[in-house]
Amino acid sequence: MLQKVKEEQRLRLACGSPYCSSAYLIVDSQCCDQHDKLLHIDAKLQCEIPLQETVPSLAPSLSESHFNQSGSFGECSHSSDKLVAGGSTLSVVTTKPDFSKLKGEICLDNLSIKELHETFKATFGRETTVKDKQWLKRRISMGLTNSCDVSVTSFIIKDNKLVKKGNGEISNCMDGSYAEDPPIGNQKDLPTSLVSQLDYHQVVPEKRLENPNLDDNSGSDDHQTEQRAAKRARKPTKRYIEELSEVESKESNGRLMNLAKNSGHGLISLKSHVRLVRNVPLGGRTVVTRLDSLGGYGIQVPCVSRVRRSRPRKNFMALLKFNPSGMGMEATLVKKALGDHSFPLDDGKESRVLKASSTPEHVHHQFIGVPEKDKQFSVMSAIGLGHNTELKCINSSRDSDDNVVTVPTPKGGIRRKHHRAWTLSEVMKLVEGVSRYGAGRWSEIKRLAFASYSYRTSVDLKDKWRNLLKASLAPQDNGMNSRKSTGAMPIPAPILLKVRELAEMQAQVLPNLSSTKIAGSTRKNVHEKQTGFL
DNA sequence: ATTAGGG
DNA sequence: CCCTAAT
Repeated sequence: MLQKVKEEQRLRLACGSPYCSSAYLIVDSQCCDQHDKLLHIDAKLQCEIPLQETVPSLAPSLSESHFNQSGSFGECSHSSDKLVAGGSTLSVVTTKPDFSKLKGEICLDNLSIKELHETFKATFGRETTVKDKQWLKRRISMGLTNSCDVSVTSFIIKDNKLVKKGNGEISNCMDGSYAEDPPIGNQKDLPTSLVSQLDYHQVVPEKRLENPNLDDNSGSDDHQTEQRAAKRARKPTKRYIEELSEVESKESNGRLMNLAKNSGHGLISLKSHVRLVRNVPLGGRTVVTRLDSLGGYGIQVPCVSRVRRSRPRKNFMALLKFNPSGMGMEATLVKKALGDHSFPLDDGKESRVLKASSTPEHVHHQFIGVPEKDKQFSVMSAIGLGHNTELKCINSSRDSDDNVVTVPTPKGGIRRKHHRAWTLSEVMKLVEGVSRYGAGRWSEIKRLAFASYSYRTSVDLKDKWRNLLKASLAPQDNGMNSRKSTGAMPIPAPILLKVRELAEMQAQVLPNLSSTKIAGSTRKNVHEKQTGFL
């Protein structure tokens, strides 16, 4: 019975979500299985509205097709009517004004490169040195929308138009739902999915591999290159390559990244035209290049093979269990590749690293959570039945990806090592999750909204929400000052606003369980609260 | 196992 | 983030 109350509450919350426009709110809880669909439509509407403003002629066909595609409203056809009706009115449907505004600000405005960098950092949680505005914008929009196709169609093909929203292209259309729309005026005969690679890689010089100091190369010759950028594509910086391959492997569910895991074994299984070639390393690093045969040319494109995302842990354990010696060999290989150096522990916390006995159990513990990226070598000296008893676990300074870097504690537990900055898209996901499922249902949110982020435990979500709440209540201070001090971009005001709204309505709804159960007036109350804030 | 709250 | 108590 308590269960039932809870569930009812949940439904109420879900339907009372601010993402529902007032029109949607009429949908009663029995239709809640439709609710998700409604939300999706909602999201699409977000995208269409701006289009209607800029490209009126396109809008009808677009929205039409979308409704058709998403179809299958089944029994709840009446609600779909409401949706369409609502769709014609801007004021009614714009249920996520904050987010769309945010997107507009971040993606469309003519931000300076510096600003783009900041946005980039906020989005991906790390710095970039790439100076190419276009690239930055594309990457940021991908990060914000968690979609890669978007960029390919909108940014690359229409690259002349993307800069200005006045030109009527992409504008707010950052939503992945448009990825499949036939690109207008696509004159290239290449598959669109490949254009992005060509764009940057076509002219990749062989020289690429000779140059040892790639890292911030972009800084120095960017000026010149940017000048003639129109004519000739710039050679990708190492950073670009890294980030590109990261996004690729992040966004595409195994599209072409079926890379073998683990540093030593960069074996790749390939699809169609793309072939990976292993080159011998520069400066101790293993460089994997991808041989693209596009348009008949065989172009070697350096890339960083990315490891499959998400929890290798179990497999890892299993692997170790069943074939420990294999691991030993691999570790040896890596060790050899690194020139048998032993690395200094870089952090005070490192002192917690075990001086482990050679018990296999301990070895296993050591492996837990060690990132298996080929660029970041985790060196285990003496794994396989060796005589060395001292294990060292090295994590390279920058941990990206979801391989959670953990450090074994003396007590046998493991603790995550670094803070992983929350990216903007993560925050947005969190907020959306809370609005759907309600604050407190962290495991639900984690399962449904954060399925792709294997790090971020439900506890993390909870903590972050707590922080967001705190931030939303605190006075919004001057952006520049805090940005300088924090380093991380402050949570955009609209999001904080949303957080506060959510918090407030949940505070209203949750506490009085008994009263919510009784009345039919409850919904009305919720509704009023809702519209009051929207 | 999940959640809330303090550290 | 981590840890712990409570459910």
